[in-house]
Amino acid sequence: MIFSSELIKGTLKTIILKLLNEQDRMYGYEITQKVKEMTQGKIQITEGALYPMLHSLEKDELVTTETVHIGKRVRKYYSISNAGQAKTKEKVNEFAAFMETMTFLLDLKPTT
Amino acid sequence: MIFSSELIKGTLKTIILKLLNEQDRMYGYEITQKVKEMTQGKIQITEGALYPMLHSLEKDELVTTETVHIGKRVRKYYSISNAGQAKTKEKVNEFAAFMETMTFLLDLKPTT
DNA sequence: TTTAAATACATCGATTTCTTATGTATCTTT
DNA sequence: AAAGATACATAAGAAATCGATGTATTTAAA
Repeated sequence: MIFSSELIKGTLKTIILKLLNEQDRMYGYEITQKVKEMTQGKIQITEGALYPMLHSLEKDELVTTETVHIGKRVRKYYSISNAGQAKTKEKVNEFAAFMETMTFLLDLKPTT
Repeated sequence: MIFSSELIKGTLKTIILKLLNEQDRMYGYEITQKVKEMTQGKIQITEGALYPMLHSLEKDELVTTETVHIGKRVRKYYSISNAGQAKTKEKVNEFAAFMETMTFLLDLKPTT
């Protein structure tokens, strides 16, 4: 089972920031594989969504980048910035609160 | 605090279906007020998002409608259909699973 | 050995969904 | 009388994602 894309909409930035916040540095393809692995394939980030988002994070200075040459191949590493760390906290907290609200709204916990 | 719209993206259909699944029948404006009330203003459904979604649900035959005249004013009631009930279950279950996955991904529960 | 799959980046048109604004009209409260 | 709430609806524009396409290297399989 793969989560419908509409469900994942809006959480991509939070997911990427959180991963970069935990790891020293990661490159794009690595992020897609890590998320796929951690969710047992249930969340699959497409490249068409990933790269624009990474570029956007870079533009907003939430991440810094370094380009590394692996043999003849280029790899672009992303690291979280100080501002990015703060943003991660904010985003993760907001999502946690959102889940609480939705849990109540969708009646997913027995009412007391 | 109001949840950022990007966070709510993709959950509108689930929320509406769930509400209609619990209530006998509801009209559009009533849905916006109910959600606002239940979430203490944290989720506010705009009319520009609501009505197109209701029309889409009607087109997909997940809801049935009846138009009622209240004085000189028109009110359009929406009721869940059988297909809508099944869809509600599906959507709510999917969101519950999504929350579980996200909880793990965002490290919101202590790991054992 | 050659071909398919995986690795790794990137862009772009089309689509979907939502926002903001606009429009119409009635009812209620100040 | 006017403002705010009730109640519907549409429509242009913005934003995010999808799916496709493109380039190129490396590795595994047939």
